[in-house]
Amino acid sequence: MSDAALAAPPAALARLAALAPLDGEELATLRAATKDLRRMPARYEILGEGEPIPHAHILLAGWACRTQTLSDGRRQIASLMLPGDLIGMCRHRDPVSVSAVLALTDVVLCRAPRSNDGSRAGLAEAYAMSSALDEMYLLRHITRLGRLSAIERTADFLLEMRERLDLCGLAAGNEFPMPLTQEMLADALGLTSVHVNRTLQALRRDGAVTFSRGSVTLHNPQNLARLADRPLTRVRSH
Amino acid sequence: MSDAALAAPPAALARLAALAPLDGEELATLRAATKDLRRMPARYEILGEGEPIPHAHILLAGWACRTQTLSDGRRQIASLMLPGDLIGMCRHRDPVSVSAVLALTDVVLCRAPRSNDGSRAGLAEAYAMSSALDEMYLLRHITRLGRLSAIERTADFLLEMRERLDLCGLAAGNEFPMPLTQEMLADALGLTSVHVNRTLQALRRDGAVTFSRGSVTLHNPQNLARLADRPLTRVRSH
DNA sequence: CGACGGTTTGACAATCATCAAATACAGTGG
DNA sequence: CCACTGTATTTGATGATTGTCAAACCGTCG
Repeated sequence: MSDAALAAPPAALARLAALAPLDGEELATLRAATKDLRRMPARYEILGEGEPIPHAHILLAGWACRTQTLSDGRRQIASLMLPGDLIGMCRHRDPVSVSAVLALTDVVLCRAPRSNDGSRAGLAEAYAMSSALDEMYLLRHITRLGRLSAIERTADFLLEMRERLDLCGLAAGNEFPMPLTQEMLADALGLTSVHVNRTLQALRRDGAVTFSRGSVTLHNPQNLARLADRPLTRVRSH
Repeated sequence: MSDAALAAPPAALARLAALAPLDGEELATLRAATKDLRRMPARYEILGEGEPIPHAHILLAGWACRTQTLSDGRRQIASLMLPGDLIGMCRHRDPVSVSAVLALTDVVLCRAPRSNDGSRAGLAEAYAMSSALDEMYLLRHITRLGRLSAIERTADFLLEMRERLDLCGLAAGNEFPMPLTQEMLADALGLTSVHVNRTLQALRRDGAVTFSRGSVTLHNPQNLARLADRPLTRVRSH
């Protein structure tokens, strides 16, 4: 287990609180939920494909993903889950997981408190906002895979990671953690790991990014945004 | 306006009714909603990207899509909407469209009745099921774009269309309407229209599909399913 | 040291895009 | 009924992007 996975995780809850105003009872309920932590190591399958979803969870620390695997071994990461994201939040009966959910790093989860009480309207709103964001990221991912070149995909992906990690307070300006191996990146970006390697080299050669000790730094987000044809979101100054 | 777009559309509502048991009041509410139809011609922009969503709608007839456009003109169809599908169904305040919604054929819409009354639990369940299905199609689309070859993508896509059109009663066994031009298919499949053309030729040469008057027939769904590495869903015999 | 997972490199092949032009098709007005 | 127009499909030639395979390298951990 990494240090991050063991640390107390208040920051992840800040994301939900930022998505909708939560009252005292709701905040207390969330904090109470974090008393019952579940830790899983990297590579742990949190949910199997086609498996019923017993309860929604909040990812408190670490990275996870939703992944589909073809019978010949090809894999696609459909979405990434970062601290503060919800896992398995469904509103219909008998929810079943459409894709496997996999821990990419060591992770810490807790149960997501129910919101369908009539009270807890703020929590319901935060969950709704979170799933609306999730859907937005899915749509962007589709455009990324369908219409962007390898270098554009990579730039676009890095910008999205910065944006999302900033939402949960884990980005320090233009630097943020990047625990994914090049093979995981390849599975997310619809490329091979060899090609990801060459694409990252190109970005480094251009001085656009540097990697060190599990972190990336974007040296010119404007350039990357232009390259990826993506509007640049402001991040908190640092 | 096509004949289909002008005809009365009871079939589209059958999809929602099939997703969850609806009581008499809910069915009556749905039928009442179809008294106030909205027709749009092909190419009409039903929702602009970034535009607030005033009200959710049900697509009663025709095909629409969610599309994102890059500044250099590249376009990606992120999802298709078929009769019975919901458009702009959001649960959080001030919903804003993440992507443009475009009519691909002439379409007929009506407002989607609200379900958040406490009563109308069946309708809420049907809406929840529908958006769960939507999410499933998005995830599959991601895997399609990220990991399948052109011919696999096309086969997989055709199978999904058959499955979904069967859900709303518009597939006749292995034959179903296919109003998309090859350019629209290209925008959905992340290919160029030239390559779509050659891919379809290959499928026809193999005797896998035939096209005629805006319809496709799949001659060997098992083969296509194997090609696309997709489990074959049973369709109603015909 | 040795083993292991991750990164990097090179040579080569396959897939898919690009560009430009020809053909087919449907609707429209004479 | 026929030319006319615009859109959709088809074809060919060529090139760029990305994948494949195999091996070397590198750092970490036991």
